[in-house]
Amino acid sequence: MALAKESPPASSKNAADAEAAYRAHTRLWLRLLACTSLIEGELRRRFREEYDFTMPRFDVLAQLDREPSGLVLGELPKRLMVSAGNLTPIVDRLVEDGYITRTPSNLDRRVQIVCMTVEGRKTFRRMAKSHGAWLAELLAEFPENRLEGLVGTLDDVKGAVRNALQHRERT
Amino acid sequence: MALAKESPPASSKNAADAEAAYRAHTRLWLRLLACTSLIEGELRRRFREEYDFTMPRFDVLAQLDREPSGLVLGELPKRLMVSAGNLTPIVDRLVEDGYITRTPSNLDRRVQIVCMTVEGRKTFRRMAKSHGAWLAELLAEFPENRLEGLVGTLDDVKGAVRNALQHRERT
DNA sequence: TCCAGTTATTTTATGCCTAAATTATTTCCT
DNA sequence: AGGAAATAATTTAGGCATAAAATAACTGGA
Repeated sequence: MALAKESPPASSKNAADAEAAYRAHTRLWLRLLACTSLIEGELRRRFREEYDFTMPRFDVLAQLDREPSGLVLGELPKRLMVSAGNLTPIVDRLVEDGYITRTPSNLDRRVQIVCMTVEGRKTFRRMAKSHGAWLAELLAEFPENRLEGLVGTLDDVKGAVRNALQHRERT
Repeated sequence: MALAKESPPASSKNAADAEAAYRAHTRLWLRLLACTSLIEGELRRRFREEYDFTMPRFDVLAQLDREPSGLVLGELPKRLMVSAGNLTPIVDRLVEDGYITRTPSNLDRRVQIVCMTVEGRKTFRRMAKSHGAWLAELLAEFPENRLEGLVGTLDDVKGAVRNALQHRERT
């Protein structure tokens, strides 16, 4: 009599089961969102207060810091996972402020190369150090020996979502 | 000879150690952000395509769905962790579209009560079901038996960050 | 050659988000 | 009772985000 309850065939998964699965996944999503929002809000606030800077601007500099010879402009939207149109005014302002340069390519006049200036690199390093310290401070209470495990688990989540998206794309 | 390496006194933690800790915390932050951005972007896209709706609007309805007798307007910014000024136009539009009502309190004319309409509740339920199904689809590849553990770990992260923020607030 | 299609970037329209200033109302103190 | 401080909500200014349309430059085939 307990058989049906203990191991129902997959095809008989009913509405209640689906609801329970939805709730479990939704709970995970809400936790992810809460953690990210909490940290992001505080980082935003500190960037603003300490450096009068924004996170998207910092993110652009972080990408360029790893590319001493500069980066094709079109690479930025891909790496930062934002739309291209969004980046235009951000890059504009970083150029105006002297943190980066934007030079058209000679081979293909559609393409532009963005590159951090010496001044930009100096400013970025200073902010990056604070950024690391802020995160360490915010996460201080979370045991360090659990960090690696959580990062690995989040990599699994990321991989799962990526695959789900790719699967959908091909459809 | 191994002693100094294995257990340095806390006071002798040097710059290299601090750098390593920063990197570990930064890695966690980048993973959190990547997971959240991936999922959020896809949810946003689907809300838009399927219902011509946005996530902030959905979030407001989700709060009101749990409060049959309505909610004081000022509760929304707290629960949704957004600024009050941000909510005004969102609530405006939800009222215009007939999903919610906003009525001034008789006891305190500064206060407004927001409440979901019958039509709003119907629409919300439909969207909430999709929302759950989308999440289940996106996370399908992540083993279900690891969900609970990850939620617990994220709760720990959230608690740690909250405490760090509170601690700073009191200073 | 020329022109149809592709690619890189910007522009436009719309909405979300915050911080800070403002308005309207209530409360509390003397 | 009268005015200062507190509270609820909105407005303003500035920036970030997307999608979709427009612009400009390149490529490849008839």
